[in-house]
Amino acid sequence: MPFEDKKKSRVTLLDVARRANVSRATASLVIRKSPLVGTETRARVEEAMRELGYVYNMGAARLRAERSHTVGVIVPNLTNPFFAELLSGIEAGIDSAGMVVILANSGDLVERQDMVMRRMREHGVDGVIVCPAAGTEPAFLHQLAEWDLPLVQVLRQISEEVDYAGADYAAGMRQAVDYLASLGHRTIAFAVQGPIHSAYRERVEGFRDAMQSRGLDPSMIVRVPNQIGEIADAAHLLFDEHEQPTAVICFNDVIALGLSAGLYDRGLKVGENFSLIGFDDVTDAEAMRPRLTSVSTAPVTIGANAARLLLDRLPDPIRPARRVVNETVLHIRQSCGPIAISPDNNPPASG
Amino acid sequence: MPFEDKKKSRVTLLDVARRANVSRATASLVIRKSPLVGTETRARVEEAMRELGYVYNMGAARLRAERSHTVGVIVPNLTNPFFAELLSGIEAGIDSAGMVVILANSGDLVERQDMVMRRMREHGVDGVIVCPAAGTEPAFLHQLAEWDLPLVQVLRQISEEVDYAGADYAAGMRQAVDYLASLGHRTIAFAVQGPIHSAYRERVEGFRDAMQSRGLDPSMIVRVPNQIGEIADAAHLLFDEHEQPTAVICFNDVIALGLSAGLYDRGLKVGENFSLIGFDDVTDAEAMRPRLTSVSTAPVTIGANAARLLLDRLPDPIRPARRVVNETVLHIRQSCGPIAISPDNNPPASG
DNA sequence: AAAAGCTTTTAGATCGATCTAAATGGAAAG
DNA sequence: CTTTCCATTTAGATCGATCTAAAAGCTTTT
Repeated sequence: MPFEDKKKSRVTLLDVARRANVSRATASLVIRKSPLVGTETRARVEEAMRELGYVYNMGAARLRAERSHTVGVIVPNLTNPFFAELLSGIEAGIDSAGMVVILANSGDLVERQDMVMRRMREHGVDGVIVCPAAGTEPAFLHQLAEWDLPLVQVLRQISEEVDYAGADYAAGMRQAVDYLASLGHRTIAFAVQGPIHSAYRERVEGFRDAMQSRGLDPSMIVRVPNQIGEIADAAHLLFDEHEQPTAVICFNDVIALGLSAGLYDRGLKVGENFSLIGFDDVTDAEAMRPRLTSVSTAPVTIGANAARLLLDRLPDPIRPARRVVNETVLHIRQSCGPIAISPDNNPPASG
Repeated sequence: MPFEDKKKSRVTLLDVARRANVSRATASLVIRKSPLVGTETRARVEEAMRELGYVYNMGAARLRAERSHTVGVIVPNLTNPFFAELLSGIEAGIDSAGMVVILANSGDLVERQDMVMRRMREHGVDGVIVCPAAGTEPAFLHQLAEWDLPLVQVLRQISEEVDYAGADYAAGMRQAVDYLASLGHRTIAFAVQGPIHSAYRERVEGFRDAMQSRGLDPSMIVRVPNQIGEIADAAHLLFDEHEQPTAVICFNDVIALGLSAGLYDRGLKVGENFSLIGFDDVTDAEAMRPRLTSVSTAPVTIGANAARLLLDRLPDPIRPARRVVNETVLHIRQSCGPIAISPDNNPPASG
């Protein structure tokens, strides 16, 4: 490995050009794979680049060319495996376009979101994929669009005028309710959690609509704690209500996991005398016992869709906003059973 | 909000300077919070910046100042919640220093790792935090150091000459073995998974040493599948051996979760007639039933440590390599029990 | 042989900040 | 009143690429 002179700070395009006996401009064309340069010249320049160990300087290029090959991604929470999978899908899509992801965590706080968004602009990202923090105003997104910053909202939709990638949560809820109803359940609870945002509302409204359209009471909506360890201990909330539910739909799989433990603690047998449905179908669902029936929202796919939307928008900032809404799929496993086989569960004051 | 002229592409420092009746140089000093500028001037410039909606251009600054305020982070896998938590810790640390994270996924493949590392260099990151892909050569890291790229290895250590943040896996293994031994277990299996790397070897050797130092047979090491859904079905592997184990230590919590399901399928009662210990103590451990006893490696903390190491190294590239090795903590919950109460488990061909 | 038409190459300006070294202005010292 | 000193301010070069518009070499046509 021939290191010419290690002292000299950095190999620049000019060094390469001199080595190959061409001008800076020609060397630049070679890098950008322009068809203008001759075959022999191209080979000579590439050879020189290799010999000198040249590394392209994006920073310099961006300054002139006004493109940074950089995409900002803002998520409310990294610890949640759901967002980790989403991020994984986004990263793969962005990466395959030869761009890189600048990551930031908003903590689901609008002030922090303002802050990281500013930082992204300072770093000159070509576009941003954001899962908006709860409480984000449409004006916030509009202003970004105003500033000509290509933008995609993911999972939560704040504005109709901005690209959106998500899943059809309402349809997912209907699948869950229909399935439980087909098993004979009539008193179904909905366990919810976390801050209020569009995805939250879509799920709640989806639940209400699905229940009402079957003539069932949609009012049994129970809020559980955010910490997974505490959810189990909150299972009793389900039974504090006037009527006793025979099944519960969970806002996400984390709740399902927690409640499953809490129901176990109360001596209920999930899948036998009580039914449980999760939402999102993260990979752990397969490993629970009984295996968790869950509505799959495919976060990796949503992430890939968001990346696609952004990449499509970059060349053409004025195209109308698009929405890519993923179908949900009900994965039936073992955590639900027909109501008939467990009549001992329903009476108000038995056992 | 007074938009002077929306057509003009971008508000630059020169615009700000003109508005405030100072030179570009002075405006630049204000931005960088230099103590050289007078109070009244500073106020005037800041006012002008606000009025014009000025956004700092990192790209331009970096070109001249040779600092990008950017850190590369390379992980082998984003879907795994363990890495997601690690990333969360790194991001928080880097963010609090006013820098941003450029994220890449190596897929645990050295070729991809080469590729993303090159990309990071092109983007001019100030440093890189990497969890090296399995099979990474020390020479790879040394070359990066040679190129004056500040570097921190996290979770897996390839080279002694490069900063490292991780956990004391061997000690964690000893804690697990000691605990099981104190409960009377003598035939203990170790369920492992995934590619071979330093963290893998540390855990295996830690297991072997701990077993041997207690006069126990350390050879019962069983490889299980990588997909969580398949782990449960692989539980039988534990009992295909010559001797029947009464306890199993898992390489990570995902395996523990999977095996727990598989053991359940076989009619074994974890915590009563079979003992199970996880490793890493991700948040779900609390929600399993029985609650999973696990060796905590605190990935968020490791991430924070890695960020700290890198931030400390930036100002001083020649300081000797440091190692920050986190203590592990055994979180005792319910998945282990004394061997005495379950004598019916051991006989080779019982009911 | 000159003109026209290609293809390939290039000089020099430019992007928006930072850096260096020097200029400016006012107060204190001689 | 000049000189020195200190605190501020500034002009102009610079970082490493890209862009524009034109030049230089080739054929091919007239």
